[in-house]
Amino acid sequence: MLTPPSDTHPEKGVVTQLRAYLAQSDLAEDGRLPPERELASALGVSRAELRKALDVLEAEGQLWRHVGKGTFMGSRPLDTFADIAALARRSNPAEVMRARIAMEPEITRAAAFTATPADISEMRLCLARSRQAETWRQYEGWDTRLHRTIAEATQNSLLLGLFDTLNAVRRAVTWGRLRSVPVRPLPSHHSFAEHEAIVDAIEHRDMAGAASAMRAHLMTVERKLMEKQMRAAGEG
Amino acid sequence: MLTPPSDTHPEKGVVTQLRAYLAQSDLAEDGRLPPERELASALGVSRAELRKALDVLEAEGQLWRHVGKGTFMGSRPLDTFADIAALARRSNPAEVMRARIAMEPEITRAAAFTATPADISEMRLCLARSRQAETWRQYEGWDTRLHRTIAEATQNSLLLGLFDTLNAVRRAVTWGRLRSVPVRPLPSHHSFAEHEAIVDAIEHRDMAGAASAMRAHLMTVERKLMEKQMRAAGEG
DNA sequence: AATATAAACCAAAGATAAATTGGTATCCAA
DNA sequence: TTGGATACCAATTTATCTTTGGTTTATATT
Repeated sequence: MLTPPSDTHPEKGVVTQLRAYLAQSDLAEDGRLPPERELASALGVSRAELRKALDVLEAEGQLWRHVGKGTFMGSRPLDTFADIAALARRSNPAEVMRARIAMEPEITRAAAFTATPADISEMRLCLARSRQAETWRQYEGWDTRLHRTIAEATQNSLLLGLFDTLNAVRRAVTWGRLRSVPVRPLPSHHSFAEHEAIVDAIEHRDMAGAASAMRAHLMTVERKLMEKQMRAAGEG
Repeated sequence: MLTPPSDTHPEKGVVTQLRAYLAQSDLAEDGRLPPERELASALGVSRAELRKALDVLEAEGQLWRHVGKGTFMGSRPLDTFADIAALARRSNPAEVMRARIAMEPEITRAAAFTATPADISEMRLCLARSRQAETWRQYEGWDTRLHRTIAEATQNSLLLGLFDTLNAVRRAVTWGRLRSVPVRPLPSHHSFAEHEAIVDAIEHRDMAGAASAMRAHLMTVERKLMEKQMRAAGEG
């Protein structure tokens, strides 16, 4: 306790010096401040010392840092992983199904209110083509198109965009053994009747009915998927 | 009509030659076929002639092309405008509100099933802070965080990603005169009680109640927005 | 005159290399 | 032991080059 306070705690001085700098200097639009090396020499302190001061301000929540990006004023922006690939990497089939069950019934409800006759006739076309499908791959194509036509029928580009994102993640997610074998879908396939019920409800402007029909359909899909998973686990 | 048919319509021959090539050659996983310059020399025809044949197949929908990418078999993938900026450009406040009303109640329903006590206490924190907000900007911050905490509570990274996308578009969309003036929100602000009802329902694991409380809240927000629009139109 | 061919050029998209930046370890001196 | 300078690392961005479908132009060819 012999040395003067101003010298025993020089880093505090750096903190106040840094605060003054940030207060007077008008930063860029994104609040980015100069790289550590520049700032250190500009303030006439060592980089290590500057970093200590930055640590303090970061702990206070006044700024945030990221390697390769830089140091920024304000609070860290919420990391919105809107990237399809990143989403697919973090997600899994169960999450995809729960998300579909949450989103698509409400999209269907909205579509029942806004669908045009042209939309509905395209849905019917998809239904017919999916019945005639020779391969499972063809069936999947018409099934996907039916669901997207319903999303288009909402006349809401934002809902359509969200649906597309969900769909892209669904395609990108790793399904492993859950994938179906490439045999032709049987006429008794559960989806046929369920799809028809959905389109019927949309055509009758039955919003509640359309939503619940879509929900029932997706829950059946989820159940079939889980049953398949159980069988696969039993075999292995 | 003096020249033999096989010479007067050489491009038809190229089309069939191309069809044969596509049938026998097994393309890459993504259905991409070699660049035009290679393919032309491989088939022994000029690039212009090959392009005519490709035009035919493209018109038939057998393949699709894109500058810088290449030429691909099959139907063009649906252009998924997952890009935030593009979505915001095509959308508008009305669409954003309808999308929120479609999505967020179902997210809330899921959250009521999966939320942890930690999630719920964070929601309560957001509620308290939003009540203490000194400025409208601060209130918005806590309001946004409350809604995102609910989305996080679903424990579904895909649903959270979709919510983030929706939220990003909401921030990016041009609201024009609908934007609120920066005065302090009054204690009687409708959102306070509505937010509380939502969190209460989540805490009691009342899925239906949570969904309907969120729906009621968002519909109030939408109604207030439209009323404001009406007043603005009357003034102008 | 009409058409095909070759070459050159363009803009979009992808692939690769180089530079930047926050984070960390090491060595030296006070 | 502490502080400072240096070197190095991995994440990220930026710049550069290459590839690719689309277009134009000049030149043969018939």
